[in-house]
Amino acid sequence: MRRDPTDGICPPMPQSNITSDEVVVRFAPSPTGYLHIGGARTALFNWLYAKSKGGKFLLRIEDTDRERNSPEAVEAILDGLRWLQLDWDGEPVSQYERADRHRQIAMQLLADGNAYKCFLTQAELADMRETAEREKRSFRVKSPWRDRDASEAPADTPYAIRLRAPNEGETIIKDHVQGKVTYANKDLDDLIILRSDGSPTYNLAVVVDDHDLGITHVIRGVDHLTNAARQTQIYDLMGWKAPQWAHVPLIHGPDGAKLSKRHGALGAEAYREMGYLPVAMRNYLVRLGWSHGDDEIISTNQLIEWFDIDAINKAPARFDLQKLEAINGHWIRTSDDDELYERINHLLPHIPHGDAISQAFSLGAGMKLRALIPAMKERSKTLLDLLDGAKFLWAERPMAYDEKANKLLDESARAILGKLIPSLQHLPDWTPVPLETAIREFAEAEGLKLGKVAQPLRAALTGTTVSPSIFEVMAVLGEPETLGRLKDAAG
RNA sequence: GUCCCGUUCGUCUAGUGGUUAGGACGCUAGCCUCUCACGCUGGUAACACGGGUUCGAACCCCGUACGGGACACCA
Repeated sequence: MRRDPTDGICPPMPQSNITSDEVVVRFAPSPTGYLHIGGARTALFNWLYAKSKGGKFLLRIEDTDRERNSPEAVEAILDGLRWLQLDWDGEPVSQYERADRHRQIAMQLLADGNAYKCFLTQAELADMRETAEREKRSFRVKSPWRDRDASEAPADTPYAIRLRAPNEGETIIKDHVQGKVTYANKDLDDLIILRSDGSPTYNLAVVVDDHDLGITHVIRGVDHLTNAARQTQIYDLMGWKAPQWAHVPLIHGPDGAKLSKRHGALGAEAYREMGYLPVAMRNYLVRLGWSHGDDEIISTNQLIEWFDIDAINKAPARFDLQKLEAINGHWIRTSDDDELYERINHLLPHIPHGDAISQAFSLGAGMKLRALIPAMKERSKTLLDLLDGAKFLWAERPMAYDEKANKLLDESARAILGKLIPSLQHLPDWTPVPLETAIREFAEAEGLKLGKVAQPLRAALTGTTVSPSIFEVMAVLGEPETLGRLKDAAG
């Protein structure tokens, strides 16, 4: 597939000096569904940061929750990333497969006295929670086992392992987006790092994996901000260096509330099927919370050159489909014709009536569409728009007229077409210029404004009142089909 | 409820003590024109509120309101 020349993947990079340490970031989705729009932006931010720093962009699948995970979801996420052209380094890491390593660290924490066995049962926990609620206190687990010896526990009782987090002082997050955020340690409870069934929990797994993978910057949604505090405690207790943080705001729906499906919380593949271009998605998504002066249309090369996590806003942005469309329209207009044609062909299997269109393509409509792309891309916001606006190319006679076309083709309009036909019949060359000349001469001879001829022509040929230049339409349609449709209309 | 974070045109944003508060999308008037788009030229519309600090606040401080996020043996 051809690539837009302004949209290359390997830009000249302003190498940023000082640190010799390579930047390593990761995108760590949990495979419970498709790659939604917020995840796509998080991935994009990570990818851009890695590219801009000449670092690595890793993928880690957080699949420790066996119940909610599926291989299909993993594939959907990878597929979405591939479509967006966010290529990752190396093989995706499965968090689940690293469980032994996580357990090993949990045991080390335990051995060092930085964690303890907690024999609290689910029922006891529920009780504590209820009491707290009744007394209108905030609930924080205070496990009695923090200071009790495990030998006091009844034999054969299952236990979880909790982190012995500091009770006093503060845990401070220095965040590239959120600034300095301080949590009082008393507000953070002793989190469970190993469940009673021996499986590691998320916060432990994340820390161990990020450490082992050499992650230098964690860029993720703000919904993880408090996790950053808890994870910091684990780093501290392990004597590991915590990564740099960047917690980006969430994307909201048009009403300011959480993004819901009807608002655009769709999977990446849904946008592909609506006819959006990856370059446009990247352009739009990055501008949700990040900007570079007044620049609106930004090629991926420029993005890589300009992107910086320190410039990300803290306030959440609302998803606006109209702006996405506008940006997509721009990228369609400036895209290479062959690339667009290629993308449309790849799109067909995934859209309604795509098979029929595909078949029509192989019977000749494909070449016609390809010929009309330069004209069509000027007036399309999405690839679906483009396809829809060109569907008259593979329509079969007699044409179905839409309401406006039908109204336009009144008796006098049909009469005009009837008169026009002869002057089209012996053209030396069925191309736009001679066609235009012939039609303009006809209009002049008849004392008609060009529009009086062009609009009925358009209605007769396309069945609608909207299309590219009618002369181009005639040329692409070809002489026999054009005259046939005109005769149908003239009656 | 507790803890964190936020608030500039309808939306995305620029702006870091002195600006006619800028751009983009949208909407709108017009130009171009065979229609629709594109393009071009205009218009519309914002510093949440209240106190400070200062000669001077969108920018600094405090409070209020509103919004968001986090409070699991989920991730």
